[in-house]
Order: sequence, then C-alpha cells, then structure tokens
Amino acid sequence: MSKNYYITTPIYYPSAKPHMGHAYSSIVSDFFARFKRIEGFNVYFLTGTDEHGLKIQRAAEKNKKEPLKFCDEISNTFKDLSKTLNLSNDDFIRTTEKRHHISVQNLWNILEKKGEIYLSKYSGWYSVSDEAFYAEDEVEEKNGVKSSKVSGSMVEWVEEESFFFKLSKWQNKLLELYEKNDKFILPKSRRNEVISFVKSGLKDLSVSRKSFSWGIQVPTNKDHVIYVWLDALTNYLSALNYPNTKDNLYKDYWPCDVHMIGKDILRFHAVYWPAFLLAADLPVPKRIYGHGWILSGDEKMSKSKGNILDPLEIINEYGLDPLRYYLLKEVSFGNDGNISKDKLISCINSDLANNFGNLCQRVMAFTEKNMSLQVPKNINFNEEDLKILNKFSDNYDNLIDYINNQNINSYMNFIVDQMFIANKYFNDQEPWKKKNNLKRLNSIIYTSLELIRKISILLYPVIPNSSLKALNIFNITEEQINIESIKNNKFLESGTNIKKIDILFKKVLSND
RNA sequence: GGCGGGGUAGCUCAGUUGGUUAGAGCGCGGGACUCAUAAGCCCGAGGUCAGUGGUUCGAUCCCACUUCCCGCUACCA
Repeated sequence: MSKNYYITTPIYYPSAKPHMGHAYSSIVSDFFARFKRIEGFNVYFLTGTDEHGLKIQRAAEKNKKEPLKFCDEISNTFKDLSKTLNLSNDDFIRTTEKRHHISVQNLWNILEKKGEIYLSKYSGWYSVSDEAFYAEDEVEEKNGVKSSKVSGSMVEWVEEESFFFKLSKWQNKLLELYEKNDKFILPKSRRNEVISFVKSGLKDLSVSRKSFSWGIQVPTNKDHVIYVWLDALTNYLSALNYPNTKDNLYKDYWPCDVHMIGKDILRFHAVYWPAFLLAADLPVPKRIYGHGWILSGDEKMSKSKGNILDPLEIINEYGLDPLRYYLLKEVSFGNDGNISKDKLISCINSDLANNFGNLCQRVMAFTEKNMSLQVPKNINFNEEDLKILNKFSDNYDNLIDYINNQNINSYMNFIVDQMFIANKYFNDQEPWKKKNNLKRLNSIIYTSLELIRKISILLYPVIPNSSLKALNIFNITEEQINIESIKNNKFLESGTNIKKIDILFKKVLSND
C-alpha cells in the first residue's frame, strides 16, 4: 500500500473576498492532511485560486487594472487566508500560472487528438443581463417577447461556434465507475444525486467560449477560450507537474485520494472531471467528497439578511483554533451546518475552556505543586488506570477508519469522550487526598499526564496551535507527533522535566 | 412534476441489520467535593423517536399512505 496521500481543496474564485464557505472547505481539508501526516503518510495538500473568466475580466476593467495584476492582488487575499487559517498546504496553485496553462493546453490537445473534442455550434436562448442560457422549457413568450421564466429578463436566440466534449459517450463508463466504487462520491445522498443525473442522460458539453478573452486559449483555435471547468479542474494535475507524468510528484500523488469540495460544485467534480480524465486515458481520483454549507442560524448567509459571519472577523475576535474546533465538531459533516456567535461561544467555553483547557490546567498545577514539574517515577498502573489509557489503543483502528471514511464526527466524539473521562478520572482518584500514598499518587499523575498527551495528539489535526502548546509541556515538537504513539501508555519518560502551561483557552464572557 | 434525503429531548445532533428502562453535548433543577479557568464530578426533570394504517410474538427502526422540510433535475460557477 502506498504511503502517499493527496488531498485538495477547491480552487477558489476570487471575484469577492473569502467567506465562511472557503474557510470551511480549507479547514476540513487541512484537518485530513494533518491527520494523514501524523499517521506517517507523505501528504500533498493543495489549494489555490481559479482566476478565469468574464467576471474577473470585468472586475479588473472596473478597477482599471490589467486582469493579471488584479488577479495577483485578489489571489493574495486567499493566500493570506491560508496563512490565517494555519493551513498546512504544500502548494498554492493559480490558474494564471504558466505551469497550469501548459497543463491545460496539453490535456486539451490530447482530448482533441483522441477525437473527444469537436467543433460545432452552441445555440440557445441567451439572456444578456443574466449571462446565462436557458432551455426551451425555461422560456416563456409574452406579447411576442421571449423571456426567462426564472428571472423574467429578455432572452434572444444565440448561435455561437463552440468546441464540444463528447460527454455523452462516457455516460455508461461513469455509471460503471460509480457502481464499482460506492465510495467514489460521498456522502451517499450526493452519490445518489449524481447517479440519477447521469442516468437521466448526458449531452455533449460545450467546452470553449468566444464571448470573452480572459482565460486559456484553445491551442488550435485562437478565437476560443477553454471552458472554465476544463481549465479549473486541471489544476489538480498542474500542481503535480502534469503533463510530465514521469515527474515524481505526479507519480507519487496521482490519482488523488480526496477532492474535498462543497456540494454546489459536485457535478463538475463527479461527472465532468472523471469524464475528461477517462477520455484522456488518465486515472480518475479515488474520492470526491461534497460537504454541506455553513449557514448562519438557519439561513444562508447573505448581505441582505445581514447575517454574514466573516471568518476573519470571527478569528480576530475569538481566535483561529476555536473556529476550527467549532466547524469540525459542531457541524454534522456532509450535511449543512450552522454557526452563530452564541453557539461558538458556548462551544469554546464548554469544550475548550472548561473541559480540555481546565483539564490541562488542573493536572499541571497539581504536578507543579506536588511533583516539582517532573514526570513521576515508580509507576504502577492499576486496573482503573489501564482501562482508561487503553481506550486509545483499543480504538486506534477505529480512529484511522473514521478518517479514511471522512467520518469527522465520530473522530471528534471520541476525543470529547476522552476529555470527559479524563476529568472524571482525576476527580474520582482524588490525588489531593493521596499525598501520603506516593506510589498511588505517582501513578495517578502519570496517567493524567499521559491522557493529556494522547488527547492533545488527537487534537493536533483539529487545533494544531493549541495542541502544540499542550504538547510543549512534554517537549514534544510538531515533527515528533505521531498518531501511533497514542497506543503507548508509557511514552513519557519518568523523571524528565515538564513545562508549565499558560491558560490554553480563555473563557468568553457573553454580554449580549 | 420526476428522482433522492430527512422529520428522534427546549437547542444541535447520534443511534437502532426490529427485541427488556431510546442516547450524547449544550441549556435547566438539585447535591457532594475543592486539584483547577467558580472549572470538574454525581443525581434529576424533559421524548406517544412527524401522523395514520399494515407486516410481526414484538416497530422509533420494515411496508403503504398522509403531512412538512431540504437537495438534484446540466452549460453562472
């Protein structure tokens, strides 16, 4: 089995500033990347920006800037976001980069040579104001004027020369792919949607545009710009130095283990993308995961409702790790989730401050006062100690399994359970009453320290900064973190000095 | 309209391949303790598991119907 793992976020479209949805996709992906790293995998974690298209071109004109310069600036806000979110991405790709253009044009050439792309005409009812084509049944006629049923805006019959990809040809092969690998698309409900969509019949896909110029040229016809998705999806290959299939990055990491995406772009990833790849005779990714949206209260965030929660503002006010923790733990992964300041505060206070933070604090304060900040010697675990410590080794395989199935919630539940158990253990053992029974006292403290270590390691993918702070007690550095070490009940070396710890999470006093 | 997912404690969600008292966290009420961020621990209140009917010795879980919510139903991404 290969010990390589490739995970990607969507590449973000920088026509507006980053929002919670971007942050969510990124944080979730980072969580998996970090876990697989401490599991010992060589991980390649990719994110980036999609800078193609009319919207960008227009926005640049409006700002009186060269498109590329405009993109530079706006792409940087996403690079900044990656840093703000503490993403551990190995690369950040931009579709305006030369390596990407080479990659896309190469893929195009292959598809064209194989006869998968042909020149024809695209025609339909087009609304200039909506910038969209409508099907016959989406259009109605009033007083001799055709207009869109949806928007009511006027439509006109437009015919435009366009290249087409033979998507219809791949319908059965795609269904076969979904059938053969029932986890190719997750969660399952999304998989059903895709299958029913494909079963309903695929038409060939228009994969070039003539109406604007900001994009990658069709290599064989300079009047055409390559369709955004054929362009954007290929980023996953460009970053691995495709078309150089002999490159180590490509050899090690393709096919991709998981494309982490939002449910809104599932079709492009689960239908078009594998079809392009099959047609080009390239391996398809192993999994597409379409996660839900983050809502504000029960509503979609929108300017008109004034319920937008800006990730940067949240991070400024409450810190990054609390946000990461909240999104990973409180959202039922795969479904839509919601966030509000009240819920975030409640989560910070109960889970992070009162439960885990206070656990660290009480154990460390006790160790400082009674063991002069040393890992106790002469350990003799009793049944109670072992029962609790062994939970980690007993559940090790389950934890790995959770991650491999993107079951974030079970992973988080396990951690939270251990926090409760550790606090209860410390309570029940009453070390403050055992000062005349040093042998027992030593074992209690040692066990408690081990619990903190194990929990902190599990928390590393979730809240890396806070986890590292906690592990710093034991002088464990980021490079030394290893998930397998949670199986070890005697990892800590007796007699070694441990460090004091600052308050990990401050409680938030709610005043509204 | 068609296809799919869902309606489980005040809130957010688990769960049940059908089987004795249906779970967790938060919130709420009470209690004992004091190492700790007045945290933690214990006890408790609170659910006709959307409704109706059916299959079954037995259904929250299977089937049918009803009702409500959500998603998909291609070229804006």
